[in-house]
Amino acid sequence: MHILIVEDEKRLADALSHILLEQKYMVDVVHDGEVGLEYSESGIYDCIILDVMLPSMNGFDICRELRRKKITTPVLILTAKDTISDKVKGLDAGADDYMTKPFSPDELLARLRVLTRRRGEVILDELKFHDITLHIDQSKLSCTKSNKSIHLNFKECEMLKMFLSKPEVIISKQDIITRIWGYDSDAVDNNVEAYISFIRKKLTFVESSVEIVSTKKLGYKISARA
Amino acid sequence: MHILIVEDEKRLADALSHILLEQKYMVDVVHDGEVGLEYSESGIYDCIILDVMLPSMNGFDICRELRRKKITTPVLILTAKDTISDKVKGLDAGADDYMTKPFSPDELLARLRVLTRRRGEVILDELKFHDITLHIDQSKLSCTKSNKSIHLNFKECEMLKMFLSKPEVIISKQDIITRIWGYDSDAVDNNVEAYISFIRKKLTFVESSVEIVSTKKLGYKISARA
DNA sequence: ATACATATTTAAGCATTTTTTAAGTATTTT
DNA sequence: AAAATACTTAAAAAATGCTTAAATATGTAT
Repeated sequence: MHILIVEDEKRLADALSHILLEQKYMVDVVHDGEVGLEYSESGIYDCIILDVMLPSMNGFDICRELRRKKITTPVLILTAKDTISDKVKGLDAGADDYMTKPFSPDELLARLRVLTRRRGEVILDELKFHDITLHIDQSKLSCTKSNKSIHLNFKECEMLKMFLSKPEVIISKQDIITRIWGYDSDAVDNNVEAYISFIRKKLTFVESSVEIVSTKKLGYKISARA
Repeated sequence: MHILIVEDEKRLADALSHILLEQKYMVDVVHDGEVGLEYSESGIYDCIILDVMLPSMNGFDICRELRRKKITTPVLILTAKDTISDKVKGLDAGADDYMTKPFSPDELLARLRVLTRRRGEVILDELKFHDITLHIDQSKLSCTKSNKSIHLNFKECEMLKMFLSKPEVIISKQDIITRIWGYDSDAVDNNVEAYISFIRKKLTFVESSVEIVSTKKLGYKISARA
């Protein structure tokens, strides 16, 4: 489960991510509204926790914009304002739930469980690209051409998922680190390089025509050989 | 079957849970309205018994809130008020049934049977998968290949039931904890691991070709050896 | 109430897999 | 050619999972 927190109060954001990390969620944090929207649009999250008051773009607008773009990731709005009109505003904007500060960790976790469970079933558990299929639910990569398949470990799977959800798009090492190791990790580029190497070996093993191409200084993309 | 009782009169709550426990239901009791809502939202219950008069949030509101959140767990409203207007209010709020105090245990059980059956799922007393059969009503596991059978205790049985109702699907430890130990339990992963180990031993004892496979970080699934 | 049986939890040690690290090699850019 | 960047790999470290025995808890029968 991957949660995005869009919250500019650093102390609160820290507390939130701690609570979630303890429960084995993967957590990304951003402190700015527009950046939050950008991350949200990636569609990779299982839930987005949005503060209302944010620099550059408020939570309601982020939510509305997401829904306009048909991104249905569950949104939990987080705010100090607990007036009825604000609740209505949040739900009208397309939020799925609403929580007022201060809140208890347990309440947060309960609401999150509700939001993510509902989706749990809908979330696709396969990603296809040319001759390969990534079976997310089983951490397995298979290739139609050779009929071979191979097990991926957690990080390999997450990384391949990133590439396959944006085929042919270059993704930077830093983005990969942020998403898979977490925004405050001290992973270095070589960590990514090592995993890219592992994944390439497995792509070769299943005899796929799909490859991970690197572009110096920019990053990697997934693409199919001619 | 897992029932949630939201009732602040401790004597009544106690009596209710006794009646239900005797019938082998799993029972959780909470005494406060908001807490009741939180528990209800977990979605793990097969039925929720709601008192109307409660601290912090009344039964009608809990019910309405649940329905707003698309949680369809059957709700049985329990109250001393037996006026027509209250009945209407309860059903309007999305309750499935309504019972006035005092009531007989038998009536309660009858209504509960109706509510828990209605959910479409046929209540099975056997689950089969390849060469094994789980006799739920007898807490017994048998294997056609060897003709051996062995008794399972409650948690082993519940856990195997989970796997057999979703064959080949990976189920996370957290889901197992939530369903078997309860939503607010403090069971840890190792509890699940221990039971998995017990079940595996019994599968081996009956000489089944069925096995429980683990996938790191994701969970377990049941599957048949080639 | 007591003893007995069964079920559940806990904790420790071991096994396995995943992840990190780091060093050497290869490739591209300047 | 030098410098920077990327690749691969072995092996060390860390995390995760497995198993078991012992400790608790719960239920049942005397």
